[in-house]
Formats: sequence, C-alpha cells, structure tokens
Amino acid sequence: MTFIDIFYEAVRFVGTKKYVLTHSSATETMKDKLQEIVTNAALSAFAAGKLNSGEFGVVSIEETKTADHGDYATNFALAGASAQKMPPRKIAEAIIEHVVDPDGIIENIQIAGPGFVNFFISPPAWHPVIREVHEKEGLYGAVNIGQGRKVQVEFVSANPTGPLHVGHGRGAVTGDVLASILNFCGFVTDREYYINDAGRQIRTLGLSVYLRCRELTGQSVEFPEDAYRGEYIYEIAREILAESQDPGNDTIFKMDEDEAIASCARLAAQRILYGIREDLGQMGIGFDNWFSEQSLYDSGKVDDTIRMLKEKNLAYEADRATWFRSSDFGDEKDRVIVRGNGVTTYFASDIAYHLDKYERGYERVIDVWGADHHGYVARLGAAVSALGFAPGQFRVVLAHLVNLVRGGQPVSMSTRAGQFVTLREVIDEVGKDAARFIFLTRHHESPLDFDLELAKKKTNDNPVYYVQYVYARISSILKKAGSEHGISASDIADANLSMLTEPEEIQLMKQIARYPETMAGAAEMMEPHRIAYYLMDLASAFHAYYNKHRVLGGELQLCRDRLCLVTAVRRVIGNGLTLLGVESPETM
RNA sequence: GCGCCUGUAGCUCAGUUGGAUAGAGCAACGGACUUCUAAUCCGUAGGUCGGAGGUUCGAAUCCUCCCAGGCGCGCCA
Repeated sequence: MTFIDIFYEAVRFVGTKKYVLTHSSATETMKDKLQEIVTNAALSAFAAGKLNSGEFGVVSIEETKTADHGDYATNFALAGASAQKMPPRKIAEAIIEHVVDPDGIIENIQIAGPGFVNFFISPPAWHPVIREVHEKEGLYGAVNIGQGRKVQVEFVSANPTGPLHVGHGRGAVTGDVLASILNFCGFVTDREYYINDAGRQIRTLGLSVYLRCRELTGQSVEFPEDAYRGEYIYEIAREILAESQDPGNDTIFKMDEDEAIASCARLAAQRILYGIREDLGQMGIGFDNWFSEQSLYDSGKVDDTIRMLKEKNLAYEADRATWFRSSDFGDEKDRVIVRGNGVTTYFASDIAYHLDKYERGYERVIDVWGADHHGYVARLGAAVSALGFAPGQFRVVLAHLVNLVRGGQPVSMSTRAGQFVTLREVIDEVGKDAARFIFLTRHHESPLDFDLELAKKKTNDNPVYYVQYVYARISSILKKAGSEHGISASDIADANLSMLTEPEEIQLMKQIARYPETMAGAAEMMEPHRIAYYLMDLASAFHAYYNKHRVLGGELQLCRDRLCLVTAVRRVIGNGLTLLGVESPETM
C-alpha cells in the first residue's frame, strides 16, 4: 500500500458546484441581433444591385467607446471596400437603405468617420435582457460553448515535499475558476491534481526527515545541500518520533536505512499532502481526482508508452539513451525519455500521464503551470501532437509568479533556507475572498504584487469589497421593499420596465447584456480575470446609479421597475462571484 | 547565446482578438451623507502606449530589428 492509497482512504471529496446545461443554443445577444440585421441588409442590397459583390465575410459588430458613436458599430463598409470596389460610405448607405428591423431595437442609424455604421439602441430593446436574467436565474450568461464535451483542468500539482506558497495559490485560483467558467459554459469539467510521488524528490524528502529524526535524538548528521530545510521537516520528524512504539524513540533506527528513509518519505508526503488539501480547502478548492504518478509506473503505463513510441518510430536509441523525436513536432531538440542508466525521466511519465488523460475520454486537456515551467510547454505539446491529438486539444495556461509585499515593501523570502510565507498564512491573514479576488485582478500571464495590507483594507482600494458591497446594498433594499413598502417578489417579477429611462438605468441594462459575451470570451480565451473585471465594471455602474437615484419610495410602478432592474444586477453579481468562488454577503 | 513573458498616466493595471478622441483604480486637488449601508458617488488634473522601421483605409494590438526587466534553456525533478 502506497501513501496515496492511504491518502484516498481518508479523503472526502470537497464538492464544487457543477452545472449541467440543457439548452443547446447560445443566448442571442444584442450583437447577434445586429449582426443578423446587417447581414440581411447586405444580402438585400446585393440582390437589389446596390452592392457589387455577394462576398462579404463575417460581419463584425463592436461596442463603441463613446456615446456619440451610438451603442454598437460595424466596420462592414470599411472592411468590404476593396471587395466591393466601392467607397466605404457608399457601401454604408446601401446597407442602411436595406435594414429591416422588425422588433424595433434600433432607434437610430448613422454613418460616421470613414464609413462606420453606428447603431443607437432603443431603450425598451434592453428589457428582454432583464427578463432573461430573472427567468434563467443562476444560469443567465451560461453560453453553451462546450455542448457537453469533456474537459479536464489539471492545476496546482505541487510536489508533496513542502507546504504551498502564494504562487501556488495563484495557479490554484486560476485553475479552479477556469474550470468553473468552462463548466458554466457547457463543458463537463473535472479538476485534477497530479501528485509527483515517484522519483527522487520524494526520496530526498524522506532523507531530510530521517536526518532530522537523527538530529533530534542527538545523533550527529551531515545535512546535504539539496535536502529540504523547512521548519515543517522538523515538525514531521518530531511527529514520527512521538508515534514511535519504542520507548527509546528509535523504532525507525532499527530499520535498514533505506527502509527507514522510505518510511519517512511515505509518512512525510502523506502528511504534507493532507496539509495541501486542507489549505486548498480553505481557499474553497476541491478536486474530482488526485492522480498518482507512481500509479503510472505500477500499472506499466510508462513502459507501455515508451514501447509504443518506439514501435511508431517516434522514439529512438542513441548514446545508450532513448530519445523522443520532439524536434519533429515543433520542439527545439529531441528529449531523453530513458536515461543511459535505464531510469526513465519525468518527461516519460508525463507523456504516459497525458495519454492516459485522453484515454479517459477528455476531449480537451488544460494544464495550469507556474511560469517557471514554461520551457516545458513545447516539449509536452510536441508529445501530445505526436500522439495524434490536435493542437486545440491541449493547452497550457501559465500562471506567473507572485511577489508578496506588505505595505509596498517586499516580504523577504528565502526558499533555500526554507523560510517563506505559506499560502495558509496568507489566507488566514487576509481571508479567502480577498485572496481569490486579488489573484484574479491581473491577467494570469502578468506578474502580480500581492500586498497583504491592501488585501485587508476594507476600502475601495480593495476590489473584492467594492463588488460585494453591491450585493449587500441591493439585498438591503430588497428587505426594505418587502418589510416597509409591502412589495412582493411577484410584484417585482411583473414589473413592465417601461419607466426605466434614466441614462444610468440604460447603462446598467446594457452592462448586464454584456455578461454572456464576456463569459464566452473568458471561456474561449481561458482568461478568468475577465469575469473579475466585468464585475468591477458592473459594480461601478450600480454604485453610480445608487448614488443618483432612489429605488424605494417613489411612484409604485417606477419603484417596481427599479426593483426589477436592481434584482437582476444582484443576480448577475451573485452569479459572477459564485463562479470566482467568492461569497455574496447579504450584509456587510 | 537561444526561447518565452512583460513594458500603457507619478504608482498598480485594463484595453472586447486590427477600429473612431487610449480607459479604470490608487495617490493629488475640489465637492456630495436629515434620504434604500459614505466599504459609495461626482468633478479637475495627469500620456511620444519602451524605441525605430514596416504591413493598410486604420496599429497599444500584426511583422522585423533594437532597449530594459523577469523566467526558462540538463541523460534534473
């Protein structure tokens, strides 16, 4: 029985909310509607002889930056000028002439600048968005990109040789939220942790603990350079000594030394893995599967993979070693998979591991790594290609390193001396919500300064509270609506929204309408930070509205319309925070 | 030496996959609580998008070459 088996016996899966989408089509966004209108207008214009060519690519609709340019714009006329052999403004005129808008969503159309066509949206056209939020409840924004395809996100996968640090935390949150977003967008998503429990690091861990045991019992030791020196090694050693059956604390010293080291390794790795799992649990992160590297060796899959590569002539022997032909698949050079001494490399088991992932039915495989491993991407990508999988089926997301700072000053950390601030210490100090949100306030490939003082601040320096405050404020309004104004949930649901005419209200509706496409972008680009930024924008739009207009107390119909709007905002905020793994507090 | 990432306001960062006059927050300055939570809002100021070429109707975004910083380049894991 290996330590991973023991680990499994005790592990209770920490459940993460999972979505199963039943709708097969995406929500039709305002952009989609306009795209359809413009495409049809172009077809009609061509049929009427107003355009020279029927070849128009995909019509793109963009949001405008300034209100002067309307709500949306298309560059159709500019992009098609050469194909049509017409000046852009002529094309734009032809399009506008043939626009058919049966639902009346367009209030005004203008040609501007070199040939942009600007669309001004009629305010009531946003109403269906608010209704949709209420109807779909927690599933608003769930664009079904995945269509039930299986995807696996592997993340953290830190070696069980020491506690997690802040950099691991960033990768953990990136992977966890990415998995949530993909799941929300219709993928069947599993989270997996790969445990490097084979190889030399584990033995080094065992040796480190063993030597500390000897040291603690007064024996003289020479501590090798590559051994682990953290305080946690002492703790584990003390524990092992305390659990000794022998009154003289020397049970392990009665073993053969190799056996004793192996025993220490097993116990230490098990204990550290428990700690890792607990730390991740504190972050609100759980895994569907913990996968043991050793199990790939035990089942013979590593050997099978190497044999298969040789049979397919994807690997060859030279200089007594076995080489994988990575250079045939985009890597700089071929890489060793079996060393001259017969020992397989980490790369060999990684190939076997990724093959195993696909054999388990995952159509897409995503690995979240620390940026310090980026030199490994081409190699593994080459392996996946050689195994016959398409480039789109494998993706490495690199989470860049985190600099821990306190009040602007770097927190000194020396890995070599084993002195570093652990992830657990950070979470205990700043809280799960702040930690998670701050990790998501940068693009994952951008370096991040994590400021402990700022993370604790309850001001608008700290975006997590800024967003949560929206939820709390609206919750408070809703309570008062019921208790002091006697307005029920069904009153709110029945609101006809026609009195929502303030610019801030239209801005809010427009912002809510943007949620599905933001979600789709985050899923397609695998950029979880987009959701965090979206929520900050929506929060900003709400706070501005809140400070300028009162929801309660006015004319009843207006009050109901505003409650309906504000409830939709609350739902989208809550929905987004849930995806980010952050709480939505009713009061703050 | 080679490869990847980063370079945008004083600071920290976005920038909808090539769009129009480059945006937020912090810091600075000036305002807004008798009112649904001021953990909020409004206003002012702040820029050669590291630099130089190129591609085209149009570049922070794409290509080439430099500059600066970070990381990685083993029959290590």
